[in-house]
Amino acid sequence: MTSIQAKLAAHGHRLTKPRQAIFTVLSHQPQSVLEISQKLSKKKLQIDKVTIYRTLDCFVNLGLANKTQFKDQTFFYELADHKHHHHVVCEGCGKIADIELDEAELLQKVRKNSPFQIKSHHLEFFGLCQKCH
Amino acid sequence: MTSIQAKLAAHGHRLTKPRQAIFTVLSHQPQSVLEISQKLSKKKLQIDKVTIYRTLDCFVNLGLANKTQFKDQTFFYELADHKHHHHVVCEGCGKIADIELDEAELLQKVRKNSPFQIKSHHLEFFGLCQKCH
DNA sequence: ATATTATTGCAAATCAGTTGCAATAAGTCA
DNA sequence: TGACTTATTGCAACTGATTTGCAATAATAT
Repeated sequence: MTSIQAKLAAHGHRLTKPRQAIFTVLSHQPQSVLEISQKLSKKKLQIDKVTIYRTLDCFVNLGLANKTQFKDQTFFYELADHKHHHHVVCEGCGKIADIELDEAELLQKVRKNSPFQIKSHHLEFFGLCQKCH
Repeated sequence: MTSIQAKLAAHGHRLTKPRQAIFTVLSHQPQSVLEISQKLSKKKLQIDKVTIYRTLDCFVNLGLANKTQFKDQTFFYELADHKHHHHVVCEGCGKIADIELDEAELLQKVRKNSPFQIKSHHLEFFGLCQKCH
């Protein structure tokens, strides 16, 4: 609580009930706003989806959450990890797993070959999990 | 013409004027449906956006085009390349450049570390082009 | 406690993409 | 060539995800 409290305060933002609730529901699994909303409902915490969107946006700006995208037009949010990582999405059942990867080499290569100053990248994998395979 | 014609025919599809027109407008630069539509308008070829969507879908299925996504909810289409490649998007001006990359190692690592059977991946870079930098 | 102002929730809008269906036009075959 | 079959088109209307405007509400500072 305190850490999120502090980060919010540092940016002139307030720690509200909806924000606390949404924070508790976040996990290291990327989740859509719909999924987050459903989790909240199960906990008898009814929060408008607009508030969820705005709160997640705020969390992303403060570095508390990450926003990802897979193959559709839906954004997914997860707790910001200490560790930079990527995901594999099962195209059978939708299951998502983390992939840790040392990309230093890769980035070095890219930086060497591109005239762009590279700031960030998106990398996601798709396939079949053990069950679906 | 003949190659697209042949591919279409092989799948029981027809080569129509809209399809020819859309094909001529595709390039190796990823373009949104809106951009494609505007290019067509400039050439006095008015084609409904629904037709553009369906045609691009068809092209993607036949391996004539690729569908990509960057940071928003919009899909981008480009001519299917002989060469598998990725992109860098300039966050200043939107310019997109290709990045060629030997990912064999990377994929090998991932395959070794993940229990998933990996079928495909998305990899895009973001940064600033020379002008915007 | 009060004032200030960030935040919430509702309704309505927007944006990208999809679906249903009747009208049209490729390709086929006599 | 001309009739026929059926893929394809275009319109209208719809969906799903996200955003915006605004008045009501609730955190924080004084």
